[in-house]
Amino acid sequence: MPCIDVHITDIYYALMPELPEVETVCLAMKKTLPGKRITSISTSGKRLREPIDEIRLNKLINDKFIEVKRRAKYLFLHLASGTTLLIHLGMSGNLLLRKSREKHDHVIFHLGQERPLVFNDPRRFGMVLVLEKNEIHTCSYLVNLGVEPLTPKLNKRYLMKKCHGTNTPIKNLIMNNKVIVGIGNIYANESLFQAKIHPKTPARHLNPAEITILTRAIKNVLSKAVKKGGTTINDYLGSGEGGRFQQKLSVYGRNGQACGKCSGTIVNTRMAGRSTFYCPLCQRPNKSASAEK
DNA sequence: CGGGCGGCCTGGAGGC
DNA sequence: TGCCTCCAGGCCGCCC
Repeated sequence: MPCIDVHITDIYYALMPELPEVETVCLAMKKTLPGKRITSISTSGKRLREPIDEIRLNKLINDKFIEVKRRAKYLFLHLASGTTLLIHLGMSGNLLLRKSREKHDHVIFHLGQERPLVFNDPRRFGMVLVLEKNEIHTCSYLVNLGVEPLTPKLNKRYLMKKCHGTNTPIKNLIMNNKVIVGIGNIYANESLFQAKIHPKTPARHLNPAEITILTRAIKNVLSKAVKKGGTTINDYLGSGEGGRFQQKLSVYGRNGQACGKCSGTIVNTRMAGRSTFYCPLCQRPNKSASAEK
């Protein structure tokens, strides 16, 4: 398959963690955090997507991590007291264990003699929230989340229901967190390319066969990326350098370049304020869509 | 009511 | 070389 290999550190704008990278961080934290006790906490004092609640944060001193989970692109660090740290990496965040201090370290959980747990985020689109036990079920960020793409909850029947009767372009629909979680701009583009569906296709124009193919494409693209991410877990646990997964990108960032599947050239357009890449030959507007215009 | 888009933020790239 | 502008993204919230 003539895809290009792009090392994610080579493209600054591809640094943003999508679901596979959050999953990778989650797996790394699952292996290392449980049992560790917070001895002190320091912060940069800078505002993330929400201001850091220092008072709540400081109550976590002497608390102990017991469990790590992921839902959508959120990480849940559960503590023995019943409190949960809710962490979102935004588009440039990282959560890792390292001794050294670096620029853009915003929250540092010191863990006694162990390497501290560091939340680093240059662009500060990330989030560190302290949730009391009962707040998890009412947290506005969590209540309306859609299905996890890598579970059976994302299936043909579900996607058909969501596509029914809406003119929303299919790309916007699959990026909508209330429908499917964890699909950012890169994987939305890549999934639609693999499914040979034009990103602007109104969702209601997709036929059942196309929806089946798209469902498979989303799962395929994401699970491959998770596997790639999984191979570099040790980097996350180690230096904090690198550790970004390698990903084969067929269309994202490749405008003007040759399509790997046909003689077409990848184009770039904008949808809902986002760069949208596709092959105009592989991904033709479907008949019902163009017939209406 | 649903969809589009502004705003939050930094730093890399490209233009002058 | 240095400054200035543009652009990238997730996601909430506002507005039409």
